[in-house]
Amino acid sequence: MRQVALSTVRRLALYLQFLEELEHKGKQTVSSRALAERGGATPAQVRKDLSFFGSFGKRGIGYPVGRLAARIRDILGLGRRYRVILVGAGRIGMALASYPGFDQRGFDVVTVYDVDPAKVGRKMEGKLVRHINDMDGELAKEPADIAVIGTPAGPAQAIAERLVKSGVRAILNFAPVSLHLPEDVTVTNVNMALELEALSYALSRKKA
Amino acid sequence: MRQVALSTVRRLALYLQFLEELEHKGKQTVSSRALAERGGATPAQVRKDLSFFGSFGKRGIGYPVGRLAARIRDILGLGRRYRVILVGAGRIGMALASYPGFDQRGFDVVTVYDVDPAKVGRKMEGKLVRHINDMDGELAKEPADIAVIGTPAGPAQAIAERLVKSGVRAILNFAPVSLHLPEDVTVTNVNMALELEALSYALSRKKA
DNA sequence: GAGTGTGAAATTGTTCACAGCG
DNA sequence: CGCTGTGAACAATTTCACACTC
Repeated sequence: MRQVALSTVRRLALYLQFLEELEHKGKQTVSSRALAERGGATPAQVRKDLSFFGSFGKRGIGYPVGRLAARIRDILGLGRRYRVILVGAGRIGMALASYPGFDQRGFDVVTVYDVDPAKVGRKMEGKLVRHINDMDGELAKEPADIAVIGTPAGPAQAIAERLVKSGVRAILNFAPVSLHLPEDVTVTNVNMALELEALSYALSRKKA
Repeated sequence: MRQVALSTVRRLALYLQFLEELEHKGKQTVSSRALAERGGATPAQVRKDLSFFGSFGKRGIGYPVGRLAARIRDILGLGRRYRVILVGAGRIGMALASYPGFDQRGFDVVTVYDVDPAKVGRKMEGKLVRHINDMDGELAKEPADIAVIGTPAGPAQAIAERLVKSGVRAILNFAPVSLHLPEDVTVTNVNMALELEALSYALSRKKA
């Protein structure tokens, strides 16, 4: 196992959320067991996850909260701010754009794009909505790190391709399609309908 | 492999989205390759996923679009409607509540609960917001199948426990905590901050 | 004693490859 | 001959178990 698994990275982010709470409470150390409970993992898994990046704990004691949090932030690349653009001023995207944890964690929503003339030029959740035709030009001048796609399924692929051409290398996709992009572009799909359908499946198993 | 993997179920939901498009276009058959392309999988994986539930395809031809879609809807338990309640009338929850695909796929948001007196009694996105204190009593009279938790992290665990006590067996959780619940309750976590942090990680790898 | 760090074992999930049907 | 269905090989991930340190 050379490359660290995505699931490990995701758990790291979960541990960090807990560590920051502990930091806030002034706790000095934390055990793999406590981290596991909160992160929905097992103690062994926590230790293994952390061991990929070095050994931070003290045997018999646990992990130093502050130092571990700092290290995870470093591993996750949270030591800087990211320029985020949002394409599609629909509800899900806007909900995200105004999510406080967003700004707080270093993600700045710099621009919102839409096609709807009724939205363009107006402010939504404090962000000015611009027309999507201007997107490529503006990205050329001021690149973005991350794009959030909140459009319907139809235009999502074409928009993603334009984004990649403009230098975006990470996409959070809410449109219900798998985007087909060069492999140096990281895409994370969040598909609400799919989550509900998975719950539906689980429920239908239970009666059986 | 006795139990079907969650990842298989999720892919099935993805295939279904594509099949419904094809149905709409009047296409009669589809190959595992075409399904794979859209579902972000390999042809072999599509065939394996489907084979857990029977064999629907014709060799040399492919799968019958309509019949396969119907079968997947059946597997996923989408042949009925679900009563969904939403706890926490924040942006993400409300965005979901008014998501058209929601209603369309058989999920009825029957009630929205919140603690904020400024919200209680008002309509948001066409849904009347009720006070969370009334939740348990109302659920006793009219049970819900699925609850969506859109509260902050703090109260989420306590609310989840109340929901379970009231008979809810499936929870879609947007609060950034792992809920600790009896194992006959299915919980799906959607954690936006975590998704962004995973993208941050991926981006920070690329410069290296 | 309490709790980490980590190879080795077990499990789970994916890909291969090919037999067999339409 | 194209494409499914599937056991068997493979790869990835999780869990175990225990040596070791504080």
